[in-house]
Amino acid sequence: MKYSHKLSDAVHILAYIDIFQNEDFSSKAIADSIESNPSLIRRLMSSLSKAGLLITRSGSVSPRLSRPADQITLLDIYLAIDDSHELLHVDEKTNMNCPVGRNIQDTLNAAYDQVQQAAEESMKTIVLQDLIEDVLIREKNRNQ
Amino acid sequence: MKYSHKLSDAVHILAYIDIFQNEDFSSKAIADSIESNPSLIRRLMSSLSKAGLLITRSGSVSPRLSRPADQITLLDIYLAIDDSHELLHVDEKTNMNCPVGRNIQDTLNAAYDQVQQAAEESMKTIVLQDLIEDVLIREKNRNQ
DNA sequence: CTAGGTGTTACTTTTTAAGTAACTGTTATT
DNA sequence: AATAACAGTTACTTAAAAAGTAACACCTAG
Repeated sequence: MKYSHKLSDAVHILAYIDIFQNEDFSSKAIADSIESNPSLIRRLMSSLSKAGLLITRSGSVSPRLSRPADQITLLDIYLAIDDSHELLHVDEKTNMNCPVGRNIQDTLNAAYDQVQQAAEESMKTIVLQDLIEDVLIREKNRNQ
Repeated sequence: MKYSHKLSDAVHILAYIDIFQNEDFSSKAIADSIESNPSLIRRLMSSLSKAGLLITRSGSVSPRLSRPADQITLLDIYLAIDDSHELLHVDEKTNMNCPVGRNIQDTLNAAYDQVQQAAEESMKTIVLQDLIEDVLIREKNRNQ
């Protein structure tokens, strides 16, 4: 998942919606906070909504979390916006005429699965509520 | 680290060298097994060598592991070929005029560090020797 | 001394993801 | 009902990243 910051933006959206209760939640306003563009925000929100994390209405500016922020984990968000679910990637083009080339893919897939599991377990322990509180604490510290 | 398979290729190289003792270890021969090209192999081998995992000689076809395969972990290899050491990535362009935008980066970096730690701990438990044995077992099963 | 290899750098191509635009259909408001 | 604004979606463009390739200086073994 090199270079992609979709997960970061998705967390940003959810945190934004939870923090600024009853403010402007148009895709335009959120895009402004992320310094991105509304269309991209709408796509991410669509993924979050399909994954059941966000409740939206089609022509209406009224997104809200589908459940309390302490019941949404980083893993939930990751699974919502990433469809490969692979942090590491096997080289799918190896020489099948070589004993190593024709077996290494399966070997590595098994190994990478294990690493993936560990990463996902860790994501599961990180809750949106914690992230939001961390943002608020950092903001408070700035103002002192 | 989407799409990148440098780690996979690096493991492939090391496994290849350990399995085929005293055979042709020219970058051309190894490239043939990976179905890649010699220059790329030489670059990866250079990284592995700089990280102290591989011993090479400049004009000579004589690469060998610097220590036994059971003393080389997947983490060693990962650290050797990846210099960002980040499986997840923060969006570095957020709006500093927004309370969320100006703090979320630090918040996410801390969270991602935790996930990275978990992934690396898992990589540490996977040893090159295990991967090689797995390849050989798979090959043996094919021939039955 | 020469043929063939390594190590390295620069460059090109391919792939991926972000960014953008456009359009349909829904909602809220008057 | 009309309309203005927005969500949801698709298609397309641009930018970024990684793989692939070529070239070359230097080293080594025969």
